[in-house]
Amino acid sequence: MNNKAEKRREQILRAAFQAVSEKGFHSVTLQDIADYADVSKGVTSYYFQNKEDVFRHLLEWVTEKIYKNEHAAISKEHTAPDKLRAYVHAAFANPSDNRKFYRVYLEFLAQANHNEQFRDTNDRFYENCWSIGREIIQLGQKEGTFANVDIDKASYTIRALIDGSLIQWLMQNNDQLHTFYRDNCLETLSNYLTNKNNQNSN
Amino acid sequence: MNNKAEKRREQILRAAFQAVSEKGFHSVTLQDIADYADVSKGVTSYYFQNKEDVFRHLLEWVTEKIYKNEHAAISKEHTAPDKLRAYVHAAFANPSDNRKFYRVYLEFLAQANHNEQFRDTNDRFYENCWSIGREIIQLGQKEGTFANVDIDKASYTIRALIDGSLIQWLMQNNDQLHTFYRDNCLETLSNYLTNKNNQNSN
Amino acid sequence: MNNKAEKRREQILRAAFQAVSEKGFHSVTLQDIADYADVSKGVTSYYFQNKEDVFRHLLEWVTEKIYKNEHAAISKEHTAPDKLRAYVHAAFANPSDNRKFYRVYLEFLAQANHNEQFRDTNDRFYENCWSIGREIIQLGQKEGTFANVDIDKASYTIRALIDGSLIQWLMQNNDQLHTFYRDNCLETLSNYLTNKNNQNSN
Amino acid sequence: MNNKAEKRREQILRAAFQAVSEKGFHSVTLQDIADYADVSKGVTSYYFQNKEDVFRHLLEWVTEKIYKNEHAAISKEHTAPDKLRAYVHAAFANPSDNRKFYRVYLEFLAQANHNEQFRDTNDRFYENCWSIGREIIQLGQKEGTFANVDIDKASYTIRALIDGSLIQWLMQNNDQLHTFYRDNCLETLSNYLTNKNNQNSN
DNA sequence: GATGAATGAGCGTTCATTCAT
DNA sequence: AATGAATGAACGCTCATTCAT
Repeated sequence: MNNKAEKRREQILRAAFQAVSEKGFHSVTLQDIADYADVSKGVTSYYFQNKEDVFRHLLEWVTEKIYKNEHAAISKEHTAPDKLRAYVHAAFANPSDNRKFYRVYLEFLAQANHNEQFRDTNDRFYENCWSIGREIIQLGQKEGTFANVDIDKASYTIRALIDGSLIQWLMQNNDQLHTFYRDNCLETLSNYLTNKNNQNSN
Repeated sequence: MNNKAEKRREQILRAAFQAVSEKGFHSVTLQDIADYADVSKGVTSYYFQNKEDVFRHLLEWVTEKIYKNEHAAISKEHTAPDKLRAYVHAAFANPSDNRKFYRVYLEFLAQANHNEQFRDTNDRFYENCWSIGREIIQLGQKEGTFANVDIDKASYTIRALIDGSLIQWLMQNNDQLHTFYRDNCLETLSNYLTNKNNQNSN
Repeated sequence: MNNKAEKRREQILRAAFQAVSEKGFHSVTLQDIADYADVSKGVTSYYFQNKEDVFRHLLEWVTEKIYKNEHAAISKEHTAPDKLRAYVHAAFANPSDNRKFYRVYLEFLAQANHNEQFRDTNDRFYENCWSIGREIIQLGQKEGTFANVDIDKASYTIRALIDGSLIQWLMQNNDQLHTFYRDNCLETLSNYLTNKNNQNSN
Repeated sequence: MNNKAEKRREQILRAAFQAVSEKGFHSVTLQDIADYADVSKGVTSYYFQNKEDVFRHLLEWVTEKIYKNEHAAISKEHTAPDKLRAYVHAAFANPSDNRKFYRVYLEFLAQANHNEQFRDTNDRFYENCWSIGREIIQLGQKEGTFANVDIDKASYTIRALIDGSLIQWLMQNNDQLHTFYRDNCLETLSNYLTNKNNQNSN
């Protein structure tokens, strides 16, 4: 039955996610994934064309999950500043999840330079992230709470700072800094977007 | 002579840098490095303990080079805004160099999660980057051109935005966007640091 | 099934035995073992941790086989002189088997000096050999056919002469001498143990 | 000058002997030998055709040394029993020397099965050893102190027991047993050769 | 004579992939 | 649908050998 197969595939993707997060993209063997998924070695090859196919689906699966979560978070709020806060707080979910995701995500970003499919998937993820940014900024400009920044530029900037901050945080290997980076990120973005006199001069 | 050996080692590191940039960290074989360096297979093993030792030295070599270049760039300027511009322009040197460096750097960041030595080296690189930021901000605050932001926070933020922007740029695979990202990064940081009313509220 | 795996392991050990006997311990490659076993190169690594693990098991397997064979031989006899004859004849089975075994055994003895596990296995083999000697001598002394030699000493001596003789025979590379060495060994041991006046003077 | 070259060659053989004794025949690299000899890597290749050539000369050199020493020892004595004692005591020189020699010798014996030149050299060594035995026995029979054993047989037996005993001793890795094995060897040979009633019945 | 940098053949080991069951 | 035994390609590493200096 299709549903069962889908469950198996997700079971394997979860295992692969865990495995890559703990052991690293290139150390992970199909045997590792099988072990984490508590299935036999052949199963992964049965449900995916090959190892790369697993990773391709893993990247899609994990970025989709991240996007949906972030999108859901801003949907619950109604003002632009609240949405911004919700976005940043969703992106900085918690040390454990962030570590797991960014460890894996960094490996994929690195691979994306040599793998078009990864790059395509990341492009879609970026588009999704930017669309969240745009949505927030447009609302803010309608509300008058956000400055008249270029919407595209700003949405790029938002994601760049989020990713840049979380990568820097990850490298510190210090969970205590998580709140600091989150709050600093939010504060910087708030200042950046807030309507003072800092109109974009372009 | 020691000097000759040192040259050989650098020759190999250059080759490894090129190889990793083009083929990716884990695809690179010792044979690849030898080919890029135009030497025989055994040479790399002769000058480095093993493959990991090559990469360890490569990361040190390349981050040191980046830091020195950026530090030299700000040293030529005398006002904080000029230094900031020089820093960002040095970091966004040109598409070709940025692509090469960030491709390799991303791979190391990904590996750093599973390799303490890489993490240590990156920690030193971060410290160096932050020190550049601090130097600029301190000067700006003395001059009165920069706002009274928390210096540490701001120096983290500067690097986070630079790295975040360049990684995002890299993923677009579109050299045309390089200037855009550079200018946007500089503008955002300028706004962030410039003394308007956006005093740090902490 | 476990039994099938056990068969494979023994198949590989037989192949390794043959390979070491013909090519020598250090010339033997995993490919050689695979060729002798008529399996692919990966199989040996599949059933054993590594090459050394193969040899470790090979030494255990082959010394155990030799001991069991010799022990079975003396068990069939009922008087000490008959047992002694049976022991020596079992040890000097035939040129072909002796050549194969001592070629391999010599390599292991040589390696044992640098490999504790080999030494341990050989220690167990020695204990087993000596126990055969002790059993024969004790019976002989009970029967009154064997002199009052020190049992431990004599059991060491018996094995030393058997090994010393077979090594010397092996080095001659002349099968014709096999019977001569066997008979001389038995005769010398008989004289040594037989109850004349040569009581141990210690 | 020829003499200087000869010295260099012996220096290398000594180093090789030490290296093989400590590290084992197959672990020893030309670099090891160079290190032990305190010369540079190229020297060994300069004075010997190749690695095997070193070992070939090493075996000759070391067996010759052993033979000469044993022959000198018996030459100092005048009665057969004294010569026998001298022979055994020379063969069982001391734990340290015996360990060094037999470690190396065992490796050569093992290799001899796959290397005709080693076998030839060992044949000469055996001939020399047997000639010592024959000399002693002939004298003993002339004196009437030794029984009428077959001289060839007995000389083989003597060396077989000496080698068998020392190999067994070596494997125990216990210097304390050295005297025991030596005395037991001598006693057994004495009993074997001494003129009681144990005339050889062949 | 002596050095040691450079070469490249060869081997152990890993592991994705296949396929008989 | 699932297993895991078997295969063999590929790579890191070692080291004997060569040779320019």
